[in-house]
Amino acid sequence: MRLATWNVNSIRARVDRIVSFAEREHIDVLAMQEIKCKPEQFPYARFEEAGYHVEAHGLDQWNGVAIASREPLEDVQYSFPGMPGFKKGHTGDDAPLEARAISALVDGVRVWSLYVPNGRGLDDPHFAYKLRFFEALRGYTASTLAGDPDLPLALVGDFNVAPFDSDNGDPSIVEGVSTHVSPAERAAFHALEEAGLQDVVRPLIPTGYTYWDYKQLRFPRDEGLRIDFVLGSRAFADAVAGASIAREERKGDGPSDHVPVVVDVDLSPEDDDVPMIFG
DNA sequence: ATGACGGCTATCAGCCGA
Repeated sequence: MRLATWNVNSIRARVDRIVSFAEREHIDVLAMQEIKCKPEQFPYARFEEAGYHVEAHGLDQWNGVAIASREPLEDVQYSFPGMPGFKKGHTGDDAPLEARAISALVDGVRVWSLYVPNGRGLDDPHFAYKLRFFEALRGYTASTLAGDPDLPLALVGDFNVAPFDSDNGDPSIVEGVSTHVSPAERAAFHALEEAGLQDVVRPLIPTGYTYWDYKQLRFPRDEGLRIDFVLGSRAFADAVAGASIAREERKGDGPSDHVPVVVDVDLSPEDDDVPMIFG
């Protein structure tokens, strides 16, 4: 299985680019974030013409997540158990959920397409929401893997945290001032690793960014952030055979500000069309 | 060249993003 995650920054604004990429790169499963539309506005036909099934979760023009897959998407779930909500004027429990998580079972893999809240500012209520979101993700992961330690589980998407100093090449993002690089956010991200997930791309691609701001020539200067990840359980991680960051997708006309992160996973030996040769 | 932000809508202004 070839799995990719991509914060597309509006599916309607660049559906041609996105479907072309998926076809050209032979992507089997494409997890998208920031589709910025409701399901009824999603350009399903373009994906179906290319041989993909799509499940989309969107409530308005903000956020929105989707998964496209060549194989059928089973047991689709919107939002993960314990996921917090957010709305100005609301506190904690009574806030409505946003469209930041969608999941499906594909070829036996439990895939989550996730768009972690931005945080907006270190003192903003959105920042506390971001930390609550991470803590709920950690809890979901821990309880899921406790019940099924061998589950191939993949949490993929825009985590909005640059976990290491080397993941931040944007001079406007400064520790102590900015979101994405604070100790609290980094600890919240690393807690997912303690819960049984690992970044399956990092060992294969130690450096490189996945996002560059549209402003200030950030891409030509290569002043980006590494904030898009594929986190996998042991069973998933053990099956990862390759990875790439599709930097070319930041070029040309009308790019997203994020690029796809791709992993090759070899989980289904029964799908091999070449017989095993023993001896 | 990878070139100075770009989506969205309650649209021509303001919000959001990282």
